[in-house]
Amino acid sequence: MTELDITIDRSSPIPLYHQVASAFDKAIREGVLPPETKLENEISLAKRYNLSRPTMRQAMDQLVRDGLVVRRRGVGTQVIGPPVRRNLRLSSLYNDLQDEGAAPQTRVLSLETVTAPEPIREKLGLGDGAEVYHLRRLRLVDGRPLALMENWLPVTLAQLTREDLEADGLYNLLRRAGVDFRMAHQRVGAAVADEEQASQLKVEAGSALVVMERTALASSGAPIECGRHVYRADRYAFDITLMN
Amino acid sequence: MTELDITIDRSSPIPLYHQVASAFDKAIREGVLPPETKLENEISLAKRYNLSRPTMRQAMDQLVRDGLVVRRRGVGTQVIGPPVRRNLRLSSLYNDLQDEGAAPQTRVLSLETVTAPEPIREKLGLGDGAEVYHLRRLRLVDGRPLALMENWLPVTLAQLTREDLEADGLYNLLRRAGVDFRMAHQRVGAAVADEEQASQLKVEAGSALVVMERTALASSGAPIECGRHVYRADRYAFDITLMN
DNA sequence: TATGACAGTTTGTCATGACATTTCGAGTAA
DNA sequence: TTACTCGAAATGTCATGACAAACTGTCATA
Repeated sequence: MTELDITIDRSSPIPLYHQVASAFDKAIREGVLPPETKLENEISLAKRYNLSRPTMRQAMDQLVRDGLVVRRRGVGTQVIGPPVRRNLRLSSLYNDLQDEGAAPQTRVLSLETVTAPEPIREKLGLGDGAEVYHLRRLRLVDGRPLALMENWLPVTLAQLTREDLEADGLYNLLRRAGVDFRMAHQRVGAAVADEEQASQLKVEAGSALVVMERTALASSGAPIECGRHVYRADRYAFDITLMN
Repeated sequence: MTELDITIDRSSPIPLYHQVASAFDKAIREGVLPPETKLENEISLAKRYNLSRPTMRQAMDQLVRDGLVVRRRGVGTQVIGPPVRRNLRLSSLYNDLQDEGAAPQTRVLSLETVTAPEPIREKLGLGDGAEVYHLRRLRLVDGRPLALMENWLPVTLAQLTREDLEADGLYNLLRRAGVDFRMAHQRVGAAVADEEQASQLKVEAGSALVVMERTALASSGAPIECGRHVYRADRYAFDITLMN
């Protein structure tokens, strides 16, 4: 039954419930509120921070959705541990690697504009003869190859250059160009490496590869970009946290 | 700007916001509300169904989280079309297959109680010498093998029999036994089939397999069950819908 | 001792009201 | 014609109040 010392800035443009949720989120991840800790009840908490109960509840709701606490009617709210891994995000490999302190490198194998082939046109909902970028990249970490990435996206979205692509991830570039992602459908499967993949990834032909196909969608639901990535199975896997 | 004919039962134990959300969910998935459709504003909707605005908002919030609609301040709420695939759920393969109309079968290869080996003890947070079920199953669909599944769980959780396991999925059995899941960590990767896996799954040795390792957690955050499943890559992949 | 009823605590649901912020289009002025 | 201003419309945020439902522990009773 630990209390938390939170300062709330009512003049801030950040919503109150978000300020509260962030503070608790931080405290839980940092261990200030260890697992099993029972929180005060909503009413007291609201009073403590001079908030209304709905606002306090909104903050708690977010913590529940993020999988940091559990609420049980008639019982109360409890911190659940161990510190959950962050959920799979719509950020792509580049950020994931950066976050882990690794030094990702990118080698652009090819970057060309082509008229979109049928399957791509369908995936991206494009008309006949639409122009798309077709790019193939090799991702290395610590100098060792990790993934082969192939992507397609409309040329109208952004101006892509080899230099930009070698300096930053595709998604970061697009985001900076004003493209706002909201969702992505992914399919994760497996395959064995063919001769070319094997030589690029420095593995033996017949080795296991993780295959990921992704279609990214804008907030309108319109497809923006699609791609197919293959990873060395001995160096990469997808972590997913499911909640119901 | 289509209106929806919803009947709301205020005497039902199902919360009002859930009734509304379900109705819209259904209508969107069935195409009654096609993509791009602009919904009425919250106030009118609330009035139309005799609800308060917060309740209506709560329903809309759920639709947003499920990725069915987008809301933009100052603009309104728009349908973004039925997700191509249902989101990956904490239900496991059995239900997924059932939902798709397939006829899953299970063959129990082995079911034994053993003292938990070290790595399992650690994964499940068990003490020294704890007893666990160790079960290996083969899942078939339409009579053809799809997956090899290996699971461990404390014997204290439920009473497992071969008959039960062949008749239903593990998770359904546990749920019926009163176990409540809340979360699961999954790791999806790839491997190539060894001799034994190949013969069980009726593929050639060296074929690609999708590997999934999962640890299921109770609402308290305590681990309940862990397992390692391998799927034929030519017949299975994981679909994931990401949102940010 | 064991069982069942009851009361207290806590979250879940719902209503009403108010103001803030963002977006977009219409109208106006240069 | 173009650019700017302003207001309408819609969602976002927050407060207050009330009752319902679920869980827990206690106390009385068989």
